[in-house]
Amino acid sequence: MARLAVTRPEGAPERGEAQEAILDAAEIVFGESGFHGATTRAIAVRAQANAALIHYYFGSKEALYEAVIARRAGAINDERRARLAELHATGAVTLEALLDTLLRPTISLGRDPSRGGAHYTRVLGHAASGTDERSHRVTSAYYDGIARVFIAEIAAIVPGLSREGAVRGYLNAIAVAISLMAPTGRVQDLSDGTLADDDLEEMLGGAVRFVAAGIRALAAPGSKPGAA
Amino acid sequence: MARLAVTRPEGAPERGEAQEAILDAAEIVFGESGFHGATTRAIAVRAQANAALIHYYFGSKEALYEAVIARRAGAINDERRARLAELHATGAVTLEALLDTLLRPTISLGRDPSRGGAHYTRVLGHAASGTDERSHRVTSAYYDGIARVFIAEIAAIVPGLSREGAVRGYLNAIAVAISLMAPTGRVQDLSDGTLADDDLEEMLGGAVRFVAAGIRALAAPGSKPGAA
DNA sequence: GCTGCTTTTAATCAGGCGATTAATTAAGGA
DNA sequence: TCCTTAATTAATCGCCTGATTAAAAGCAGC
Repeated sequence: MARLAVTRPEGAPERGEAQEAILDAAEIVFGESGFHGATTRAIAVRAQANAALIHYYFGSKEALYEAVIARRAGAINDERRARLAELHATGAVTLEALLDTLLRPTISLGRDPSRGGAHYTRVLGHAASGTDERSHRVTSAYYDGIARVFIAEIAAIVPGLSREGAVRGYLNAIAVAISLMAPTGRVQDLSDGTLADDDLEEMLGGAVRFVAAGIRALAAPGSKPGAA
Repeated sequence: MARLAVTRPEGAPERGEAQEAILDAAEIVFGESGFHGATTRAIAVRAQANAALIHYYFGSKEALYEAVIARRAGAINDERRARLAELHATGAVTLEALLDTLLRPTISLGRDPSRGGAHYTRVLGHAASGTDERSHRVTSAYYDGIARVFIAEIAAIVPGLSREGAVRGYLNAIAVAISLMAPTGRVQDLSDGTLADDDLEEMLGGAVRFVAAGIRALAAPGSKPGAA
């Protein structure tokens, strides 16, 4: 009964500490184990909360999952839009600047331990690689809008790039960013002991340079006809 | 008792039809739902086999999962090595040819409905984005070896590319290929009705061109020092 | 210090899970 | 034909899951 009033009141929700603790814990557990692998009990234990609180505040495991994504996605996409507006205001719109604007909020969040670190990025990784209805619903609900914006921007700034190419380039950018930010230990395994340093600007710069060159290559002649 | 003799005999295993049917079904269900989301019952139903057969032949759900990956990974990596040897024999080793060699077996498998289509690629997508012990074990057991080979080849063929850059480039190549081959419906959502055609050579060529340009950009000056 | 509300708790539920079992059928060698 | 072994089945086990509930514990306003 009181649940509806708690999850989403009209004025100022003022989410309590317990709810935030549950969201933080859920982010970690969902990131580690995926939706099905995560259990509400494990989330409750990590949040040091009673298991029933999850259903009291969020209604269901699925609703909690969406709440985890909604919390971060809103902040990330707001930051993207703000940076994009700033970019247009200064007039210095380049492909590299666009990609930096697209990737910086996510990667920077992933490097910030005080805001959950890479846990959310791992959740996103699961959602992005999932083909189930839930993953599809979540990605389209929270990321399709911003995707269309950036796809249009990319198509406009790169000469000769088709909309198809812009879509592909955008998806590749996201794939690269997620593989960069949701470390699976693969880099360490393959680097023969030489650990890659994890400086934010270096990671971001590398990803931007890689994707920018890739997108420009998609616009180069030989893109459409079969030039094996 | 007899199980050990069935799963991996010494001479010629000669896997029966039932086992193949289970593997095919498991590939589909694991691909659709991930490891935790899949149930042995759903796999058995799809394979039109009794649920107990899974444990009789494979011992556990987890062992079945590994068997699914082992079956395809072996074939894919054998093909990669053969193509690589052929490439060196003809002497025409370019970055594009290397990437084609790396990606073609996977993408071509993913486009072949008679060999499971994109289902295995979706399984790989889950494993690649997973941070759990099982995903890590599977990827390192079946893909680290071939990864080292191609990383060394890439580092050797691209002037000025560090080993770090080669590792990053390789991982980006895999990320792009998986996002390309494990379609989540995202492309259709973002393409405004203009469906991207799915010609194999065009998909493969686009991915190769994208990744090759990206890798070369990683080797360009400004890669190591902070050139924001 | 009541009273009415929200928050939190412990206990419990029905259902689905992976796994196991014992019994049945099929196949092959002596 | 008989007997051993492999393949297959239906039935069931104990466990863990998400979810529910009724009661207890705070905590305002009066």
